[in-house]
Amino acid sequence: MKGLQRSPMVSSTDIAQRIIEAVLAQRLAPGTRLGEQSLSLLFDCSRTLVREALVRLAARGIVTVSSRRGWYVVQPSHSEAREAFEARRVIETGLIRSTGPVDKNALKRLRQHLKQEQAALKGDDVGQRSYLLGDFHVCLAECLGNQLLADTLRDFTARTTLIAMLYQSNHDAVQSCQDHVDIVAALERGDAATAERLMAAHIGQVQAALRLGSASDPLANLREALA
Amino acid sequence: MKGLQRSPMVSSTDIAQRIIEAVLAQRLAPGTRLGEQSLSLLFDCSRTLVREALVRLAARGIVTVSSRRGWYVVQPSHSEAREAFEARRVIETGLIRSTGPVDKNALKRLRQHLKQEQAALKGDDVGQRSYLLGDFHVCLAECLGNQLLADTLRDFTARTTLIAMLYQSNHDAVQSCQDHVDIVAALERGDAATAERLMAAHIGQVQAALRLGSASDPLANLREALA
DNA sequence: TGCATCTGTCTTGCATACAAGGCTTGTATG
DNA sequence: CATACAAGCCTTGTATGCAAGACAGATGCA
Repeated sequence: MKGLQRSPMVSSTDIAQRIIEAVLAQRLAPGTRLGEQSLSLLFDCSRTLVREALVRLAARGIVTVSSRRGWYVVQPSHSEAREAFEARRVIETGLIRSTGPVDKNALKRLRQHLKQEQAALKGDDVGQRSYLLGDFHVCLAECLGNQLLADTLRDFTARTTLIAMLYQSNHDAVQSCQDHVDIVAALERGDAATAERLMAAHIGQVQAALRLGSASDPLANLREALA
Repeated sequence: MKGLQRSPMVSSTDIAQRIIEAVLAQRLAPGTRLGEQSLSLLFDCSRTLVREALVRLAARGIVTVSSRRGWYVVQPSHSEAREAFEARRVIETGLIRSTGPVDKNALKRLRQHLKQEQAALKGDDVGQRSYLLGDFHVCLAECLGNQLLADTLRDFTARTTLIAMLYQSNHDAVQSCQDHVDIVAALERGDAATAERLMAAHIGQVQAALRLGSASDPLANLREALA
C-alpha cells in the first residue's frame, strides 16, 4: 500500500506556521519535544517535510535540535530573555520614533485589532487572547510600513511568549490591552513621543511580570512545582 | 563505486556559512543561481545537505527558491532596500541609545576591529574590505551585549551588501571606515548621544550612495548598461 | 517566415532506505 | 544493595531514487 492517498497535501511552510501559531497561542510550552516521526504522522507526510519545517524554525530561533536526541521548543535562558526584551524595546520604540504620521488605513486596521483584543478578553480562549496580544506588535510594525521588521518582531514575540510561559509571567492581559489602546490613541493624535514612551513602559511592564528565579538554582522550577 | 570516501565531511551549517560569507565579501552577486547539484558537487556531499543549507538561508532572507527552477541569491526591490536600511538604522541607533557605558574589553575589541579595517583599506582585497566594513556593525552589536540583535543585524547587513551590489553603490570605503572610527571615539568618551547621531548619519550616507533608478522605470538598469 | 506544439533534458520536490549515535533498561557481579 | 556493563530500541543524520514541472530546441504546418 504505497499509493495511499495523502489527505490535503501539507507543505513544510504549513507545518512551520502551525507550530509557530501554537507557540504564540501558548499551546506549545518551552521544552516540548517535537519528534520528527510524531509530526510526520500527525501531518500525514514524510519526515522530509517535517525536517524542513523544523530546520526553518531553528533558523528563526523557535526550536533547537539536540543531536540524535530530538527537536525541542526553545527554553530561553535568563540572558536570552533579557536580550529578547531589549531587542523588542529597541525595535518597537525606534520604529515609532522614525516613522512620520500614521496613515488612515493603518489606524483603521489598528483600531480593528484592538476590538478583536477586547473581544478575546471577554471570551475564555486563553490561546486566542495570548495570540492577539502578541500579534498587536507585529501588526503595528506592519502598519508603520516595515515588513522586514514586522517579520523579525514576529519571531521575537514568539520568543517572549515562550519566556512568559517558562518564567510563569503573571502579567495582566487587561492592562496590556489598555496599554495598546493608549498607544494607538497617541498615534492617532500624532503624538509619537508619547506613543514611544508608552511602548517602552508597556514592554517594561511585561518584562517585569516575569518570575525570574535565582540564576544559581537550576532546580528552582522543580522545587516550586513540587512544593 | 558507492563507498567513495568523501573528503572532509561538511555540514549544512558550513555550507550556509560559506555562502553567507561570500555574500558579505561581495563574491556572490544578487541573482546568482545556486543549483543544488552544483553545490553538492562543489562541497562533495549529497543534495540533502545542500538543500538544508539553502532552506536555512531562505529563512534568513538571503536566498529564494523559484519552484522547480532553482535557488537564487535575493535581489531586494527598492521597497525592500528602504526597509532594510530603516531596520538597520532603528536597531543600531536604538542599541546605542539603550546601552550604558561600554565596557573596557568591548572597546578594546572595537579598536582592534578598526585596525583590521584600516589594514584592509591599504590592501587590495575588495572582498575582505567589504566584509570588514559590514562586520563592524555586527561586532558593535555584540559589544553592546545583545547577541540576538547581532545575529539579526548580520542578516540585515548581508541584505544591504546585496543591495549595494545590485544598485551599484559608489560609497566610499575610506569615509565609511572614518565614520566607524568616529563612532567608536564617541563611545569611548561615553558620549552615546553623539555616537547615535553619527551612526544614523553613517547609515544614511551608505544608503544615499545607492543609485536608485526611478521606480517607474524598471528598464533603467538595462538602459544604463547599454548606453 | 512565423507560429504552435511537442519532446527531451534539467531542475527541484518528496519519500524512503539505511547508517550511526544516544538512552533506557535489564543483568550480572562485587 | 549498589554499580558497572552490555544489548536493544529509538532517535536523528545522510544519501539516493523517482516523480513532476519548467524550459529550450526541434519539428511540423500554414
